[in-house]
Amino acid sequence: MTGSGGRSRTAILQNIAEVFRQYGYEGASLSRFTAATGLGKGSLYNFFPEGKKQMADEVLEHIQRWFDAEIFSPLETEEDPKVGLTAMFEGTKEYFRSGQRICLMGLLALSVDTSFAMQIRNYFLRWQESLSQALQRQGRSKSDAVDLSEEIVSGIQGALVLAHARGEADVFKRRLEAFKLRLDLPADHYDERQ
Amino acid sequence: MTGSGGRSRTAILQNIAEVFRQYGYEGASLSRFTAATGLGKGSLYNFFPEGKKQMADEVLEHIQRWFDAEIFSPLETEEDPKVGLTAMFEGTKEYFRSGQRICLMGLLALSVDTSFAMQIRNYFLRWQESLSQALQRQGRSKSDAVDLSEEIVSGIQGALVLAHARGEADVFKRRLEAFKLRLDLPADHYDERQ
DNA sequence: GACTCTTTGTACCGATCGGTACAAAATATG
DNA sequence: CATATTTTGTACCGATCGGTACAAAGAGTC
Repeated sequence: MTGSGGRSRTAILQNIAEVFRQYGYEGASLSRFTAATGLGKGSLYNFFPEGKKQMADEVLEHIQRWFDAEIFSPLETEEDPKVGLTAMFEGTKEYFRSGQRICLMGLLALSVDTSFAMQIRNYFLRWQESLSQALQRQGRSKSDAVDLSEEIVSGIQGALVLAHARGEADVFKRRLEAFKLRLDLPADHYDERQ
Repeated sequence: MTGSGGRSRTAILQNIAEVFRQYGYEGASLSRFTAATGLGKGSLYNFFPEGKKQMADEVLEHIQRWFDAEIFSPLETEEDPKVGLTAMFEGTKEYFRSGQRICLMGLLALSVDTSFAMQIRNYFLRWQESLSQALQRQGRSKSDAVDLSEEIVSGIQGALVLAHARGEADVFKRRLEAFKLRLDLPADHYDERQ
């Protein structure tokens, strides 16, 4: 048996991640986890014997893995930088549910709790570095690429904050499209009827 | 007597605000407030009879008032838009302690708790609106001004997230300077020896 | 079915939570 | 100084917290 009660550990981690996103680390309680996962307390502690911290660690690792595979690696390896860049914007839009899902790494970054600081820092540095590489392969100077990658990554984070603050997910989509326009990437096949 | 135990309500609110910034709403506990304010529980409940929610409401109102006076109004009323825009960047840098202090409105915006949603939304809309007005008075078209104001406000929020994620406050300063450069505003008298 | 392994439920623990009530202490006023 | 007002401290409440221990229930294997 997989050790996750007939369901994938991934599915469980995704439910747990959502509780962390909604309530932050301190507000994410065991009772909220049980409600979100359908697992009782006994089960949760069986799968995560080190408790809440282990859950968060595994969630963050899972997020990092996803971004490595879907965002950072294409930025680093695609011969045509446009392919990697386009994949980044599409993947980012998908991952953040067009602005409806917040970035857990970003949320935790704002906390005074430094338990996850290294993981968070590495995630963002990795994002910027891989993006900067793609921009350089496009022909930009290193300093321009570094500056622009910082602007884009911070712009994405800020767009998520603003989208949630205003209660309008479209803010996020607009900011993504603006960046794509600047990078001369193909616009979304935007469905105006949504 | 002022009703705040020989100290200004403003000073108390500022200490309380810092607890909210560090720990979020759920993690901000009464014991953390007493430690931060030097007031005991009896005092806290005397000054804030409606409890924690009242504290947060008053803190947010206080923040809004500061931004109204120092950021939004100059953007709206200065005849030379450059004066209001420059004041915005300077004031923003000061308020967020050059990137070391996070934006509480932005943090609360990310929570699923909607208790403060209206206040938060109004704050950001007000910021964008006043900024857009200044940009229009500068000669930009309305649509350009609206788009750019959204970009700047979200960029500021994102720069705070990224500065904290990376543990480097300079990220924030760099993003501010980049926006100022785009708006052709005078650069900071940047002290390189810091 | 017997046995083993995995999952789940639950009682319990000490700690903390936000809030209430109210008395003691401190301060202000005439 | 007497009195009124304000501030502070603290006992108490029911609730929740993360975690521990362990037995019961369920699933897998032969």
